[in-house]
Amino acid sequence: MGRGPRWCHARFRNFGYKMTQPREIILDVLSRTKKHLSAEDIYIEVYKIYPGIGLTTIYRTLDILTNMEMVSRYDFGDGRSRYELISDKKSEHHHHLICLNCGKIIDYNDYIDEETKLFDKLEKVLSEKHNFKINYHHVGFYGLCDKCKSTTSS
Amino acid sequence: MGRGPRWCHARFRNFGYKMTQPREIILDVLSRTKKHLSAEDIYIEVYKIYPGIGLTTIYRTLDILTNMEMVSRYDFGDGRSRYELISDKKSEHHHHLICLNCGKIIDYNDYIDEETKLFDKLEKVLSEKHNFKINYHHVGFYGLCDKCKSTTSS
DNA sequence: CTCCTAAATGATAATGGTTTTCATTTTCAA
DNA sequence: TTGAAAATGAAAACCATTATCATTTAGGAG
Ligand SMILES: [Mn+2]
Ligand SMILES: [Mn+2]
Ligand SMILES: [Zn+2]
Ligand SMILES: [Zn+2]
Repeated sequence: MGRGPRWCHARFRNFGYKMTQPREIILDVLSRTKKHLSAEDIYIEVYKIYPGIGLTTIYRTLDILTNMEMVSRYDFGDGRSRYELISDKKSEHHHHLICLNCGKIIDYNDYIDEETKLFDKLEKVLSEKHNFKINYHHVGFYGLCDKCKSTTSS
Repeated sequence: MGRGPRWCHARFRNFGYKMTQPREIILDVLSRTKKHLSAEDIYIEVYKIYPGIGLTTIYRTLDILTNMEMVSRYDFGDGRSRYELISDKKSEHHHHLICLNCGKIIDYNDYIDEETKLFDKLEKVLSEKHNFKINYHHVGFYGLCDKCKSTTSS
């Protein structure tokens, strides 16, 4: 059930894309972290093992992966997009807590079952009522993290 | 219970800000629409009744209003932030359906009570577990709208 | 395996939303 | 009315992302 290079190769082909070394390495970098990396973060990581890489390719690949829905793109409000590999394991589905002060992100999946249940119902109701094909949803709670709660002067 | 200029004046003062004509007009523009306006959209509207306005002031005021949590800032993926006045009427709380193809936004509040109930519980659990002060949450369903569902070739 | 062509890449320049700067104007409390 | 602090707007700077285009690569046909 893992996502080896072979699995990805097939998947890329199904979407009419070729599998390339940069794409494989980008996926590898994404799969080795739990962080929410920016395009430049990814560039820096890929560069370490493939110094020929260009930032443009990072952006293009992330676009493709986002459209293939293998990657989620987020805007947490710090002026750059952040990316995260979508797990195929349902148990790893999660939502986010975002600190408005320092940008810290926490993944949580407490009560995720209840959320999922409600969202399944909602997606059904909403897609019928508004004639909408729903592909995915994003949920974020914004506030102040542990540290910033005590630190912030404001 | 409305938000007249008097109410806003006081509110601004409470946050240590002065009430000014540009700020009043920006709030007025926001309160007269149900759309999700970009900074430039707002600039264009304000300009009609106050041609001295500068785009910079729009951005600065939106920042303040966002921090005061009178306005929500969204990124729906079209490359610019979009803003919406937060209603004081609880019944007008809503979440979003976002079309990935044409950018159409639908406000919905079907089942919003159930969502609210779940989110209240979640906010309690999460803030305790992660020592997080939660100020607000954003929920968005992404997919294809009525028109784009039939139109899109992909 | 070798060729061939469409697709992918990367260096570079361009784009465009947002922020910074700074001289001028406005607010509002004394 | 007055003065200091805050707010404003024109202009320049910033910087994440996208477009361009010459070169390279992937991968199927033969
Ligand atoms: Mn995450
Ligand atoms: Mn809305
Ligand atoms: Zn923080
Ligand atoms: Zn649409």
